[in-house]
Amino acid sequence: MKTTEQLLQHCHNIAGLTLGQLASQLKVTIPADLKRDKGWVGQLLELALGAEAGSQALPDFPALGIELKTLPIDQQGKPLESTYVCVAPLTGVTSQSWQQSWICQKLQQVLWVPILAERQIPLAERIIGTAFLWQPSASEQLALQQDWEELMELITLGGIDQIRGAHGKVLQLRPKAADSKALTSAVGANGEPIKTLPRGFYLKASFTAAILQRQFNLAEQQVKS
DNA sequence: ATTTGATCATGT
DNA sequence: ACATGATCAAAT
Repeated sequence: MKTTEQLLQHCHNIAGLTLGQLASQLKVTIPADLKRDKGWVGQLLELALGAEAGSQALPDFPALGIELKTLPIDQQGKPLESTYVCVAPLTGVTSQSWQQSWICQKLQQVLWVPILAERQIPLAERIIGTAFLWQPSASEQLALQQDWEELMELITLGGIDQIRGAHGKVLQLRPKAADSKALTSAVGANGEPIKTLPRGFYLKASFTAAILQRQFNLAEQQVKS
């Protein structure tokens, strides 16, 4: 994939297809459900659109600085889930600024691919929506930064075990691990090294709902003009 | 163990 | 009904 234009054109070409149709074109086998293949939809779209980064800590399209995210929605266009962004660093990040953080860099340009994915719809029949490119507005950027600074302060001051999913307004910190027994290094209440459950940053569904709404309004205006 | 891709499933 | 906490797979 060479340019953003080509990437968006490619998205346009697959919009409206079912996941079954796309998988069949790519000769990918379709799991019965996502219980044991939670990342299958994301990986299918990476393959379809030519994302290169694999499981490296890089944007999906490094040359374009674009991150690809599928977003499960219902028929009203509302997100069905929060959106995972990246792992939260729990050590060695005192005095890192929001602008320097991996999460900020990842969110500078996101290619959202909505998928009509209500649980009652069989996986193969779920429909790919119209993808769009998003860059955070000034107010979105500020909201993210404020939540991030608050969460990072708690992490660096040893308050990680007080943080729960409900903490942030738009950004939340939740477990991101194989199971509840996984351990990674962090900072304890007295500054001592401790082991705790690995966490990740997630965008709350209300935040991605607002992004979708804005895009919907924009698309509507373009149709009318 | 860690990062990527996320959704599952239970508690509230 | 919804969000939080728990979990699954592959690549490295």
